[in-house]
Amino acid sequence: MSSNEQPIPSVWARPRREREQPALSRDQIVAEAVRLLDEEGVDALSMRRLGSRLNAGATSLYRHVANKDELFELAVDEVYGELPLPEQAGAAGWRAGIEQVARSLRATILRHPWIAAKLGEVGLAYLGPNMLRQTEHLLGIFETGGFSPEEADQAMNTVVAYVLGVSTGEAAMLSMIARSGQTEQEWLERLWPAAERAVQDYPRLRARYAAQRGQDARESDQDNFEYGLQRVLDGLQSRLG
Amino acid sequence: MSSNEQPIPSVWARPRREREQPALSRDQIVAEAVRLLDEEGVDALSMRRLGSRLNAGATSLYRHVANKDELFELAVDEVYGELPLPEQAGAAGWRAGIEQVARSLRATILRHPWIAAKLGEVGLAYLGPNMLRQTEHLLGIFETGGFSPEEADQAMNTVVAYVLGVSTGEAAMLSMIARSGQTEQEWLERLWPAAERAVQDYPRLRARYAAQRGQDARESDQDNFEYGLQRVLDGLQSRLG
DNA sequence: GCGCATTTGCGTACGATGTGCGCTATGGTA
DNA sequence: TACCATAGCGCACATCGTACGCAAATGCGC
Repeated sequence: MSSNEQPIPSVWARPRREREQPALSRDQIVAEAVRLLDEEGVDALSMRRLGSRLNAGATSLYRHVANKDELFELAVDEVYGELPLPEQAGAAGWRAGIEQVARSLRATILRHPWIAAKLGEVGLAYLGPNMLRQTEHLLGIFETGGFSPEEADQAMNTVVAYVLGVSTGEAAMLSMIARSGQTEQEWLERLWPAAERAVQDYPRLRARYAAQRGQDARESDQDNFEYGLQRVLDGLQSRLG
Repeated sequence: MSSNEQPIPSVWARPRREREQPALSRDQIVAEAVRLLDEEGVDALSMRRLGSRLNAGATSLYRHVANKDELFELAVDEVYGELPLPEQAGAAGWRAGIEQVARSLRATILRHPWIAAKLGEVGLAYLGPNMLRQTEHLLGIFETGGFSPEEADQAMNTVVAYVLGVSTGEAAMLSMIARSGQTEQEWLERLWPAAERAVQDYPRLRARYAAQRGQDARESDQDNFEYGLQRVLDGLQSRLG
């Protein structure tokens, strides 16, 4: 009985896991994290779950990412990378350019609702390259539109704050619905009675809820967004006249 | 050796914890939660820690609060309760009234920075009484200012989105500084070199950072907030003809 | 081709977390 | 006095982030 013939604790029985996958890379980890977050929400992202989606152990990820917070920073910037950089419009077109950026920023947040919560935790302290690129570009649009560098900065902050504020509210709603596992219709219908009861003592809120009953929520969100965006841009435009 | 003289496992050694404190109440729990959150940030709130601050076990809290999320809902509404309800201004004064609400909303968020993260998670789905009261009041200001009920709703959403957007960014920064255990000065000085390196390839961002160097951050945050607020209100005012 | 140094993956383990369950004591009511 | 609803709590469980150290794999200088 040489050790070669021992079937159990032998070289041949040893795991022999060669690296089939071309290993693990930071980009791959971040991309999979974004996918997981989109599919299952922010609470579903644990290092173990992410690891097993990549056929890897949980702690393997730490070779490429310092910790979970850093992973989120990277994921946020990855999403920022989806934003198109609209071509620099001429002086007449600053407003159209900003509108376009505002709309695609909102759309991106709604496509990845978890990002709202993360931006709420970290704000603008992220220094990710995609975010910086986008910021630089926005400043450029305002400056070529006629704003001084200082005011371009303030104008940009105003628009971005507005868009993030609106989109955060919408995204939070989407996240809650997704977490509930129901359709948007079901969820709204389950919440509605409680909401109506809660606003009973407030005439204006009652009227508001009554008016919204049966309306398509997504459509009126969109309308509200556009209304506010136009007001913000009106206010900025009047500074140029 | 009668069992009376046994000092260890006897009736007298038994804990004998009478209820000195008038027990535990939901209000008390929420108030202490807000205090803990203010002092130590959102990560420091665990049911065990909150319990021990109230001389109670962790699971005792569950008699008064369904779960941790509900506790946060209550805490958020508790903070909303701090907002003053400004007296309803006349038709000429809608703008001043909104300004006042906007400023106190921002101030409240900065006093309780953790609330920004929570609002980012839940948005406007909170139906807390204080939040409802405040919303009703805001709608009233816009309506008496001359906005139709529908447009008052949109106008309010716009202002609130802007204020939340700005304040969320500021609050996130404050939370990060607090978590780092450093003073704001120290923290900024530690971050600055990395930031300057990151923006090197972007001329406008580089100029912006250069201009901000040495400025008082809180003061320029305040200026930015006021700038944007005035633009938003300008845009709304122009709708009144 | 070979030997060594560095990098990568992972098994194990630790402390902390949210919370379900069932026991016990308390205080009010009949 | 007997009873019962309720508040508080100890215990337990599953899950989490992540520190540590070993083993395989890879890259590098010869």
